[in-house]
Amino acid sequence: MPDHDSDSFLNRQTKRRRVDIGVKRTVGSTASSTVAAVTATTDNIARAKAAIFSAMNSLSSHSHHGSDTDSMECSVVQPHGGPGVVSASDNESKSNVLRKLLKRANSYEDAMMPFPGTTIISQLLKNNMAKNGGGHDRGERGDRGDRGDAGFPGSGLSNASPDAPQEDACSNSSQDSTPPECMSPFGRPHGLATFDIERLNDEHMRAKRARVENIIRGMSHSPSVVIPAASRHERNHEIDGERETELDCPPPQSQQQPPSSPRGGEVCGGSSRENKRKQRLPQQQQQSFTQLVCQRKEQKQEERRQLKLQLEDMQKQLRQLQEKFFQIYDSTDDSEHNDLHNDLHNDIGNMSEDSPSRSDAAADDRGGDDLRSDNEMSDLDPGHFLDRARALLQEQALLADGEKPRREGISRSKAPGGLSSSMHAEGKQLAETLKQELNSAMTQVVDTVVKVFAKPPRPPPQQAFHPLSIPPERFPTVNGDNPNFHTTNPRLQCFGDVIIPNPLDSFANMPGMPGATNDQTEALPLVVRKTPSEHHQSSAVGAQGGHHHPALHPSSLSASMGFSPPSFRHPFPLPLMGYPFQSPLGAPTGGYPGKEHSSPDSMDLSRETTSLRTKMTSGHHLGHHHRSCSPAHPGSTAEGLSLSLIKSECGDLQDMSDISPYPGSNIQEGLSPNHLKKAKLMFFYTRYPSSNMLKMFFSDVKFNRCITSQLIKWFSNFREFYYIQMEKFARQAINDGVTGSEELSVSRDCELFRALNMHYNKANDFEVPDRFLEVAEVTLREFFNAIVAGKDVDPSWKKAIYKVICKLDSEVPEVFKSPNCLQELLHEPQRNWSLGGSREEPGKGGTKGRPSAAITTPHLLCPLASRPSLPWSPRSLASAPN
DNA sequence: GGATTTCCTG
DNA sequence: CAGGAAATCC
Repeated sequence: MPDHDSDSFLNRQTKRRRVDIGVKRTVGSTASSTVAAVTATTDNIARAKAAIFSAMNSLSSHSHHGSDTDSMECSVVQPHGGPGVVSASDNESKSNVLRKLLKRANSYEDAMMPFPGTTIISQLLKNNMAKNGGGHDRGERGDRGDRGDAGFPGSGLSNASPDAPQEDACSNSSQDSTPPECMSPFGRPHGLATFDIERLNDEHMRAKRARVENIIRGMSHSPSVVIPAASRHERNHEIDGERETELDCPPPQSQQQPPSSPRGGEVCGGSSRENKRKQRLPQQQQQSFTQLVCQRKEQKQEERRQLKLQLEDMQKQLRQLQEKFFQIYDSTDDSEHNDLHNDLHNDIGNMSEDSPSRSDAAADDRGGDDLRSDNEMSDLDPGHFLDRARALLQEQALLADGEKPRREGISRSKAPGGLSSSMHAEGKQLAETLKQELNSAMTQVVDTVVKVFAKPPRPPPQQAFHPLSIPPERFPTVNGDNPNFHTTNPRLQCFGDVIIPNPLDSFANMPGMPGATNDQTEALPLVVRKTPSEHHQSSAVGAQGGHHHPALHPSSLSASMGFSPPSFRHPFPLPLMGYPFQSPLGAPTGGYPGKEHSSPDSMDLSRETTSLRTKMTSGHHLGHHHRSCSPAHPGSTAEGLSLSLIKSECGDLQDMSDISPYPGSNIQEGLSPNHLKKAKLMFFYTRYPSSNMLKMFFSDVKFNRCITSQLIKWFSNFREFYYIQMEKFARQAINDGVTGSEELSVSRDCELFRALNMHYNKANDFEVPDRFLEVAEVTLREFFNAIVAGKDVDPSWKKAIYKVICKLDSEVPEVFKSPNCLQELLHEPQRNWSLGGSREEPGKGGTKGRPSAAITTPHLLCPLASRPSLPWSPRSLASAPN
């Protein structure tokens, strides 16, 4: 492989890796490294713990994840380094954790890096080369001119004699048989040094560089110098800096080796030859070099030890932090089963132990408690995490505004234990409040869930989702702040990277809900997010009762309309919660359940993934992509259902597994037909949505560059069609003898509207807002005027019109932010029908064609009517642009 | 240079 | 509706 190719290849790799990290981070950066770790190692709890601790370290140290990840990668224990590499850390029991972590990271690195044997030397050589690049020795080594075009930094290098060209730094250092020896002095420390590059930075690196340069100078007397290494690394140094794993022991016969085959088998061949070459090494130099190596080795080990200690310290701190969390939330757990007073007592005691000066002994003493808590946590389902999240928020709320109560709590709680610290009293107070809240909340939740479960199985989903019926009052205005839409709830709170619905909101909503059926939707924040995994698990276990699921799990209702509930994000960073992932790698608990489901209801999600797959793989189909999965099934307003058949056809979703690192997440990786439909409906409101807006309104989609551009492209296509129609009808009007734009109007029964409606609202199950008609009218007149004025000769004559039209965007109703807005939008009319359409407006019945057209959708009209201030008025528009 | 948009093509 | 190219904007 030519270096050029490898270079680009590596760059691509690193780039991709960075992108991956970035993606992960978007989902949940706090747990991203942990996610990656746990995902990669399913069965080894110890390793997972190590990963967790590492993640926690990164959390506490505020180091960004990129560096953290790098640290893992760079801390790699080189696999070829042999057992000696890790021997240094055998003594300490805690180092096991570290070693496992390193090993795990190593496994990653192995997969990524074609060059397994990197040492710091290579890195430093690269660095030096970059600095001192020049071609001293070129003339001497004409035989390897292909690789020796840059001089080695050390002056002694020029002394290199051609008779021993194979010798290099590595072979010098290695005493027989030992790439390990070659690496162990440097490889590990280098890894740790790189780990700290972001923190320990230049000083450290400079020192190391100096040392290595010393080493190299020491070796420079040798007739067999490092030219191979130099040339080799010279070439390598073009490669991305991340290539620390670059082989630092270049093949001794390198001048015979085609430069294109530096990897792989060469390592073996090189090592065998090294042994021969080593014998030619002068003893003195070997010894002196060995001494040097030993010194450096010790230094490095010392550094490593210190770093390890630091690491352990940090781990310790984090564990303490973890325990604090446990202590706080143990009480809430216990509150469901134990006497309140006992809990309080325990809490107080725990809190007392939480004093900042708490010793490790205290932690050890409470080890039992922690263990229990851990076990409890292990058994908890996501719902508990939500509860805990709420508890935390509650706590925050109390801390924020509850000065007075807190004082009271202090005064009260102070007495019993003589615990003077206000924190203890605070904690007690918090515990009390939390318990109460949790008790009531849990009661309500349980009631709600029981209600839902107790319902008879609903008719097959072909029908509208009646249970989801929402009274029109829920759509007071377009901009109405409807807390019921959990996805749009402005009070969604972020805790770190974790989105937690405000517990107060959720709790407040629950009791007041009009009916159980409505409760379903609104209890979703509690119920829904927990169900997806259960849902899939249960359905995977038994195919029986597939049709029950929609009734049993409200989430599946929404899912059936292209709604995939926003990813359940664990209320706490998982490491803190000690929460074991639920089959992180295993059962696709939310990502692509399609195959595991035999029930017809499962198609909702599978359809999503199907379409997703369609989209993702569309690039590989030359011609008609996604046609097989085309969502366009005219006449099926419950369009999703017709797609159930597609599932089997589009079958294999496994190829998605490499794209989605978060199988448990319910954020979709791609856009579904329903998303397209939704986008089309949104087009009635906005022709030029910003990408931010799209992100807001497609909150159930995991946005990446591809998704974003696809959505943008959709709207671009919409506009294209829109403008084409406008131009067409404008010209038609001119041909028809229309003289003034005033004569043009767009009504619901005009042909233009019909064409547009057919395009964006094919099923005609959406009540096109009047405003769109106005915008269309303006657009049509713009086109008309422009054409009449002969502007259309100008190649960019439409741009002026675009400018006008882009200002006519109106706000998209909040309803569209709901991932399952399609049900709400499209099925609302039927409910209104049954409700009598009390809010129906005059002039509204204009929707043509379909029988349901007579059914109006008050909540969709209402926003238009009640919107207080429109960005523009038809009047001003009619005059302004022209 | 990347993002966005339009235009063109299939 | 997607892909690609070109233009445009920032």
